[in-house]
Amino acid sequence: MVTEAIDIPVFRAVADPTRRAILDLLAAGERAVNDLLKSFKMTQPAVSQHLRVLREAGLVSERREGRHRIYKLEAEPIRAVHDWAGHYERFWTRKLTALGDYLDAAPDVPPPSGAGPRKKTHRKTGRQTKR
Amino acid sequence: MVTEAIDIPVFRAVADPTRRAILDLLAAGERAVNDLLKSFKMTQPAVSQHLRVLREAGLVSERREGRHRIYKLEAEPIRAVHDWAGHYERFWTRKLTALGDYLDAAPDVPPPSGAGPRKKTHRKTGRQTKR
DNA sequence: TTGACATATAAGTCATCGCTTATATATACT
DNA sequence: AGTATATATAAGCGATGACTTATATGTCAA
Repeated sequence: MVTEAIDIPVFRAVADPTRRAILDLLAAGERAVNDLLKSFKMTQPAVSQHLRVLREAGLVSERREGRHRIYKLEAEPIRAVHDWAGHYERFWTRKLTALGDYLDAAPDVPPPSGAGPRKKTHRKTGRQTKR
Repeated sequence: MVTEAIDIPVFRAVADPTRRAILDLLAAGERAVNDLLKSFKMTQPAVSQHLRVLREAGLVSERREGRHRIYKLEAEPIRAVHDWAGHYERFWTRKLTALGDYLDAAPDVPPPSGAGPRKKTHRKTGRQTKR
């Protein structure tokens, strides 16, 4: 049953292109909302709502300075995304090496049951589904 | 105006925990739909719909074998996610070094205009933008 | 052919998203 | 005090998402 598939807010937060753009802007330095707003053609509340999603995902922090709200990048949660994606690195590096074909032919994990591709020796129709 | 904030399907595809779970399962080897289905408590159409989203994002490929549809991980698009997240790596590694405080005190980019904490030299953290 | 199996697609439902306008809140500037 | 500025929050709305049940499509097996 897998692991009940838990939701990780940072994945949802960075799914939106506007929010990724905001993070990119903040990577260049802290900014007030009004300043961020100039980079988009949506309204101020829309930007504030995106900032809220980012804040709730722990991706930005907020500090008050006069009547301004200065937002700052908090990149640490992005690490989870980086780590997750990194687990797949071998799959795309494999493609680039001559070793690839060899590795592709070596099944790393036997499929737990049922309908997986059994043993290689890719016969086209050779299945013997015991069931 | 940023870059008009382009949507990259893989970010949306990967935002859903069920789809990440499917990718994780496929990382262990190709699997037919029925087999994947066993790992979840949703209906078969639901899984097929997730597979469609993954396929449209280029994250899986499909091959027919008898009446089974064997799905295979195509990890390459995940590279874009990994690369994107990698751009923020310096922000979390920075936190781990004693160098961090020094670097944090040096603002790399002056806020482009307007609404920054301008005027008012009342800054309690006397930083000069000189680098 | 008939029926069971494996999967996709269609259609519907309800929640969430991304946005808008309208308003509230807080600070600053006379 | 009153007004302007900077931002958040509320409420509403159409679009999309993640599911469901019902059905269609294709293959195997008798």
